[in-house]
Amino acid sequence: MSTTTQDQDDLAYNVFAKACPSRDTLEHVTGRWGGLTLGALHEGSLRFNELRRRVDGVSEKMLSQTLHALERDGLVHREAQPTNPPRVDYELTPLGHQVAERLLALIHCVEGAMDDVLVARARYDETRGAL
Amino acid sequence: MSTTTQDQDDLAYNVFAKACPSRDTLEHVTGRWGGLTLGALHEGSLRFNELRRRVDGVSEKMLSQTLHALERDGLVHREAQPTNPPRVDYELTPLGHQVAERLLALIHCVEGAMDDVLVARARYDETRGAL
DNA sequence: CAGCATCCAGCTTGATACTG
DNA sequence: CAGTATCAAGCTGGATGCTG
Repeated sequence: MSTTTQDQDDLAYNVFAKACPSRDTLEHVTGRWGGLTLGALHEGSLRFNELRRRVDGVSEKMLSQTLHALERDGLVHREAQPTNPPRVDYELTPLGHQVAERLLALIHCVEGAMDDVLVARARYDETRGAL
Repeated sequence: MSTTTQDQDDLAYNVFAKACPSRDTLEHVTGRWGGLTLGALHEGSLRFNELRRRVDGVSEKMLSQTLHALERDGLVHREAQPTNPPRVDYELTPLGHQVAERLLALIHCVEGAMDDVLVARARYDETRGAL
């Protein structure tokens, strides 16, 4: 496994490969709601509906689905208390924090670059938008 | 703009808000093909079809679309030479490199954690998969 | 409160064919 | 080579209604 590989990567897992499971996880993490969910949980554990309010625009279904995916991947821990009314807290696992930190770095990078992005968009639209 | 904000962020742009343009850019970056495209271009400029081979599974249409979005956001520079046959090179802008670096950090973090993720999945499926 | 099941509209995507 | 145009299919995601 050393002579025929592309120079992409030497790791055992390679997102660039279509069939690599890491691509799935990356999509859970970077997906529409995954990233925001991890970001919200990075500051501390939250209950289901708290999370729902925090992540502006997410539906019950999507949040539930996202949470399951992240829990399955071992990034989020679900703590259910058999009380009445039920109370369920979600929090990041250590692994989840690792990932969330990188993700937040990316998010802040993008947020910080938005002024430039907006300028670039305006220029692009001006040049090509007309045609 | 200091007393009424949620404690989410003090920045001008906030991905957590549904209507913030940064969410769009983040989605271009983390989207299904955006991330892989940025990752591929981070190592150097590539032509359209080189990119297509590099990003396993992307269709002509999706790559084209992705490239346009990234170019519009000012993350990718498109260099077309009016030769015959045509030759077009794509490369990251300085801003694109900034973003790509954070993204790669995330990708490598996820790739490196895949063993743990797979274990977590197995446990999850074992516990709940049966029901 | 926490969540699942279902239905359905609409957006995303991939195949295919065509252009410069 | 480097794309664009078009169309059908499939997945995504929201609304609703119900359970424990």
